[in-house]
Amino acid sequence: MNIGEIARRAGVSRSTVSYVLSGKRTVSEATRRRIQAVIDELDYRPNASARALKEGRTRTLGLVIPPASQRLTDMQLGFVASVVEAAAHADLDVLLSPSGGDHERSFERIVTGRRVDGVILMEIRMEDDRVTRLRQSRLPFVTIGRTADPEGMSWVDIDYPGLIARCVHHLADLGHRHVALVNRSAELVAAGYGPGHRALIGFAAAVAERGLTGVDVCCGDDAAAGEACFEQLLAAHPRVTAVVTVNEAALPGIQRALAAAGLVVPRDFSVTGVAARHWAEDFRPPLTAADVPAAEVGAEAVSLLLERIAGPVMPPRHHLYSPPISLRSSTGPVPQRSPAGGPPPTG
Amino acid sequence: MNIGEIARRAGVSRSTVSYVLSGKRTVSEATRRRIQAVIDELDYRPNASARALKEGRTRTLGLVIPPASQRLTDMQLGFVASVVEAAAHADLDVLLSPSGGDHERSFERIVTGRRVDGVILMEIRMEDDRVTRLRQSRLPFVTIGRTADPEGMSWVDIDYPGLIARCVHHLADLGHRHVALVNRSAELVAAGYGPGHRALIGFAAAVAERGLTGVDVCCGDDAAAGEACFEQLLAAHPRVTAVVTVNEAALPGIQRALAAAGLVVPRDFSVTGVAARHWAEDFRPPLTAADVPAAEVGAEAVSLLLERIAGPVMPPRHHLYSPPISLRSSTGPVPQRSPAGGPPPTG
DNA sequence: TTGTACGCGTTATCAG
DNA sequence: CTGATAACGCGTACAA
Repeated sequence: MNIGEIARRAGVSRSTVSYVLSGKRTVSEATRRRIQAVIDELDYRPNASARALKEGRTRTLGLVIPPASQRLTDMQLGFVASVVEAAAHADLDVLLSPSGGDHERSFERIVTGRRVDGVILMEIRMEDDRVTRLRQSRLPFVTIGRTADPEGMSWVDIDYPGLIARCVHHLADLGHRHVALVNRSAELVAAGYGPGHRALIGFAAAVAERGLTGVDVCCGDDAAAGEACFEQLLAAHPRVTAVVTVNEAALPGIQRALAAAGLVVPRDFSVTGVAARHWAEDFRPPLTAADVPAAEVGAEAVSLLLERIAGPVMPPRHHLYSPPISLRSSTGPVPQRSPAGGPPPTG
Repeated sequence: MNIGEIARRAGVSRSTVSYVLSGKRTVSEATRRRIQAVIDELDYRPNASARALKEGRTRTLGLVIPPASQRLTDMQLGFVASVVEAAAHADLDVLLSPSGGDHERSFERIVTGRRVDGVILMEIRMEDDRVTRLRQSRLPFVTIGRTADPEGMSWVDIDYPGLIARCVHHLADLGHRHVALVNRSAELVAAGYGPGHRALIGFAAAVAERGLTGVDVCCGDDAAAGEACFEQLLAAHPRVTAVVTVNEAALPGIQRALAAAGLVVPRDFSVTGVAARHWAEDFRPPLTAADVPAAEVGAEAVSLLLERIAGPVMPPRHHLYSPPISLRSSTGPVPQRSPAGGPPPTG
C-alpha cells in the first residue's frame, strides 16, 4: 500500500494525497474528505523509509546503552525509560544501541548510517571515545553524564561531588569523624566512569575540608558485593561510624552486613548517600539520601537533544542536577562509643 | 556523503561502488581497491533509509515494551536486554515502542509505517488487542508470553502453571497442608495478564490435586507491597506454613514480614516459587525456586522472529520454558506446631 | 490540483 | 568479465 494506490482509488494525484496528509497546502473540503476516507479504510500510513529519505530526517532518536551483559542498574533503567517516554511524547521513536562489549558495529551503524536524527549517550567516562567519535561527526548528541572536558556539548548530569560533599558535611555536623565512601565497582572507577570518579573527588575534598578521616571502597553493583565489601570495611576500619554511598544496588547488602554486625541504624551507625528514591525508601530505616531524579534527567536529555536537532544556531546547554537530600531516618549523632566496642573516637 | 560522491572521487559509476559494497558482483582488484580506499577515507556508509526503501527491509526489529510509567520488572528488563543483545549479534537494530499508556501512536507507527521487519511483543494478556492488530497485519511477530489461543503464532513463554504445580507438589511432599500463592498485582491478574492468570490456574489445580488448603493473594511489584501483603496474609491465615510466589520483586518485603513475625526460614516457614536467579540468591536463606532464564527467552524470541521474517514458508513455532527448580535452602518440612503458635495443622 | 524532479542505493540490462 | 546506464522503491514539494 503506497501513496500512489491511495491517489488512484481517490481519483487524484499523489501530491494531493500528500498535501492532505501533511496539511501543508489547503485542499478543497470535498476531495480532502474523499481522500481521507480511502486512507482510513485502508489504514494507510506513509512508508517511513521513503519519508525519511526525502525529508532528510528519520524522526528517530538513538539511545546508546551499556551492553546487556552487565545488568543495567535501576538508575540506568530509569534513564532509558524516561528517554523513551519523552521521545514517544514528541512522536519520536527510539533506536537502541548497546555499546561497549563487542557491539561497535551497532554504534557505527547508528552514527554513520543516518538512521537517527540525534543520539543520547549514557555511561559516560571522563575520556570517552564514543563522545570523540560523535563530536567529529555532525550528528547532534546529548550525554547523560559528562566527560572531563564537556565544553561545547549538551549534557545532563548529577552533581555527584556536590551531593557527596553535602552528605559528608551532614555527617560531620552530626559529629562523625570517621566516615567511609562506598563507591561503584573498581573497574568502573578505574575506567574513569564519571559518577565513580567524581564521587571520589568530592568525598576526598569534603573529608579534607572538615578534617575527617575518610576511607573509600569500591563495590560491585549488587547486594552480594555490598554485603561482602561492607563486612570487610567494618572489620578493617572499626572506627568508622558512618558511610556515604553512591552504589544504590549495594544497599540491601550493606543492610545485611550491618545487621550481622549487630549495628542498629542510626543509633550505632549512620548511612546516607545518593540513590533512587525507591532504594532509599526500601532501606530500613528509610535512607536519608539525595534522590536521583532519573525521570527528569531523561526527559531533559531528550529536550536538549531536540534543541540541538532543531538547529545548531543555539549554543549547547547543559543541566547539572543537584537534588536536595531527603532527610529520612538513617543518620544520627555519632555514637558515644565506637560501634566495634573500642574507645570513643577522639577528635 | 553519498554513493555518487564516492563514485566521483574514485572515477567510477555508482553501481560499481554498490557492487564493491555488497560483493554481489566481482569487480577487478584494481578498481575495488581504489574504491575501498575512498570509502575508508571518508568513512562512508550507505544511507539506511535509501537502502531500506529499495530493499524493502529495514534491518530493524521492533520491541514493544510496557510503558515506562510502571517500572519494568527485572525479568522484563532481562528480556529487553537479551533481545537487544541477540539482535545486535545478527546486525539488527532494535526500535523501542512503549505501548499501553497513551502511546498508541508509537505502536501504530511501528506496525503500519514499515519501520521494522518484525516485532517482538512483551507483557501479553490472555486477550490482547495488540496481538489481534498484528495478526491482521502481515508483519511478522513473536510474543514473549502467549494469549489464551496462541494457535498459528510464534511465541516463547515460561510454563507458569507447570512450575507452580511443581512448587506445590514439592511443598506437599514436605508435609505442608496450608499453602499460599503470592501473585502479581490485582490489576494485572484482573486484566488477564498471562503469568498472573496462569499461575493462579496452576496453583488451584495443584492444590486441589494434593488436597491442600490454598489461599492466593495479589501483590504489587515491589518490596513495600510484598511486606504489607505478607503481613496481612500471616495475620489472616495463621495456619499457612509455606508460600509459592511468582512475584520476585515482592521477595525482599516477604523477607521482612517473615522476620518481623519472628519466623525463621525454612524452620518455621517455607518459601519457593519462580524468580530470576538474582532474586533467589539474594534471599536469605537462598530461595529454592525455578530460575527464569530471561536471557535465553529473549534470544529465542529473536531467533523465532528471524525465522518468521525469512519466510512464511515454515509454520510458526513456539518454545515453552520449564526450567528446573533449583533446590537451595528456603524450603523444609512442615513445622510441628503452626508458626503462629496455634495447634499443629491437622490433615 | 497536478506533473515532476529529487532524495539515495540497488540491480537488471546493455555496451565494451 | 568489467563497467556504465537507467529504472525503481515512495513520499515530498516546487513549478506550472
